Amino acid sequence: MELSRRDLILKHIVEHFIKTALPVGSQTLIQNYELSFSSATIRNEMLALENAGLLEKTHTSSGRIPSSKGYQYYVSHLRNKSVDERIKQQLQVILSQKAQSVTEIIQKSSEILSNMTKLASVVLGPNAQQEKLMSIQVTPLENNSATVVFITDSGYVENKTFVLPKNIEKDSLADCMSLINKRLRGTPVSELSAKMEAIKPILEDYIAEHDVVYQAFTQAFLNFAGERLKLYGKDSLFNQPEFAHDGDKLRKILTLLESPKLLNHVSKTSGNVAINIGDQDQNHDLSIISSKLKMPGEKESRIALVGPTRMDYDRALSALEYVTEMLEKYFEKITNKTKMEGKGK
Amino acid sequence: MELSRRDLILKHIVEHFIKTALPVGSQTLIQNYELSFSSATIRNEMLALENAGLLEKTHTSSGRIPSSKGYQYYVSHLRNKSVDERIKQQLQVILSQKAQSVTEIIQKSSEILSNMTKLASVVLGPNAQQEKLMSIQVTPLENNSATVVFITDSGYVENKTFVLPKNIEKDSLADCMSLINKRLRGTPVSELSAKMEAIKPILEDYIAEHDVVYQAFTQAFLNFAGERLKLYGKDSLFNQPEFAHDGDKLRKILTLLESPKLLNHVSKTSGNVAINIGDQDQNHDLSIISSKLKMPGEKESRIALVGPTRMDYDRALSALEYVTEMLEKYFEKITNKTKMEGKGK
DNA sequence: TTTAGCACTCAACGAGAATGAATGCTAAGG
DNA sequence: CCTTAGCATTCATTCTCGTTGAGTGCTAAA
Repeated sequence: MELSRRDLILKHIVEHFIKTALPVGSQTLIQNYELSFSSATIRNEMLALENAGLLEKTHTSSGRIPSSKGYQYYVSHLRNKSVDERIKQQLQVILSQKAQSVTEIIQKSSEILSNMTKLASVVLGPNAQQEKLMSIQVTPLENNSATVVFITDSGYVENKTFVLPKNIEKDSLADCMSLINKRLRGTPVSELSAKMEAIKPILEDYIAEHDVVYQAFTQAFLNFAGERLKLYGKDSLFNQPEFAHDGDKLRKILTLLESPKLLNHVSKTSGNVAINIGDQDQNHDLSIISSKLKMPGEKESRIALVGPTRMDYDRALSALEYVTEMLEKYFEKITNKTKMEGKGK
Repeated sequence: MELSRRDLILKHIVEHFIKTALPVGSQTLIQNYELSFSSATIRNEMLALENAGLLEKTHTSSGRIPSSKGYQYYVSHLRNKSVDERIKQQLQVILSQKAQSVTEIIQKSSEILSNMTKLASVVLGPNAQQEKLMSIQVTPLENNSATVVFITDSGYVENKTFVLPKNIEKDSLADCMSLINKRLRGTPVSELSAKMEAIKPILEDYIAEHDVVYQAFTQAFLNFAGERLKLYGKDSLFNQPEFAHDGDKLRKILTLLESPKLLNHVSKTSGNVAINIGDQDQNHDLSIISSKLKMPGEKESRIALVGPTRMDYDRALSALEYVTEMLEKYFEKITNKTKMEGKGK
């Protein structure tokens, strides 16, 4: 479909601004792109675009920059949807490797995304609350300590090392753990803390100084409950020119990335690919694009890219869409394969 | 011991410069500190200090700033060695908690250090190479996958989830693993990769599609081999005024923190508390102070603080020294307790 | 040996002036 | 009616240049 002249101009402005981070004027446009009309015409169109709320001026006689609305419009109507070949290649490499878990694949993909887009990338793991405890194993170590390893049904592992209470026999510890294992296996992670009360008597029966073990368990369960948020390529943001000279802004953003607020924003976004430009409350120059990702076993996670409002949306969105699409296809292939085998038996 | 006038002046200059990040002049010194001599005298002394290579000028008519040599001198002869009470308190809280492993304690302490000094803190874990494999456990999960957990004698846990090869019986998997367990238990981590060859036949006997399992193991062992470097409070560096306006410098430093170079620098430093000021090659304004830490079981790790050359050495060094000292005492107490019990039995 | 005094240096600050990229508007041309 | 050339206008940016003031080194007196 041919773009209208107005759309064409908007497209050029957005893309030029994304490249240079400088307000774009009518002259600049004429010089950099082959346009069949004059700068005056552009000025007229720019005025119209400004009135429509798609462009803004930084001051009376400056060039135009896209407004949030302008970005939105660009993203939904104007962008090129071109996927970087390098991303395709790199993802291919990842997917062809054997012996890796689903979460590993997702995380590696997220790293690729971050590297290629020069944006910070966030993986919000599937909510652990729904997962069930699969196994508890205690391994005695040297130095009178022991490690307890908890595994959920989706292969998430928590471990905790603690100093063993004195006067404990290896056998009675094993017996005790086997009892607890029976009691807790299959329990959803969300209910583990509550069930601790129930196993307290077991501990008391077998172990004199039971509070150490009790605490080790409780703390491990607390870790389970935490959201699984992984951040990659935070440092990529440094390469963005808007932050190079404004250390203060950069600092704000980095602290935001660490804060639970980010989690809210990422998880709140709805739809398959959501764009959250120019956040209403504080960070006017921060933008999050996020995509849902269906994982095997009815689980869902979310990959997001975080960067300055002036980010290369085309590049970033195309990459994100491509990666999630490919991952979902890959996961489908795996699960189907498994089902087929099941039938075959 | 009374300080000589010259030393006193140097001390004031270093401390004032650490506070303000501005060159210090003779006037400033007179105004801010109660000194029994005039600015002219200070100027004379400053000239002498400059000739001795302890002070520098940024330009002909500026105040003085400490040179690397000046910092070194300050650190070894002039600093106050005052430990912040809050660090004492917070460390106390950490040490009084039960059910935590040695590495956990070290890492928590490192976080405290980073928070209190506003510097980045690095923990270089004990070299994994010396540790021995304690246990290998495979847990089958839903979705035809399985998790294998490796534990070393000091409680370090690696885990790897992989998709199970088709047509495999749970029992035969268990048998196979029990065999491998026997074969690998007690093997030093450094030799694991080499021993993989030896267990290959076992895998082949029990599992048709053995390469997936083989790769899962190999990759996990690769992770073991990696240095255990933990970084805390990287963001603290943002609060340093010298980086606030120079995003470029900040970026360089942060990438350095991620790079293996850091590891070299930290592990190379010798002595109990080593100070590495104004690195010869590139980063003239980066400084690393690092301290060895004896852990239970003849193991050693290293805690380091990384920051701008103009850091509060007194504060940082005192904190670092205090923390490592307290930790070593604590560890000694633990091991002694264990020995006593051993004798008592 | 210390210090007051003085000439000197030089980064930092600020007020204009010059620059130039951009605008909006008007009027002529297709 | 749409397009464009032309022009006055705006305003951030850059530059110049004089002023300021913190700082120095040196000298001579106490």
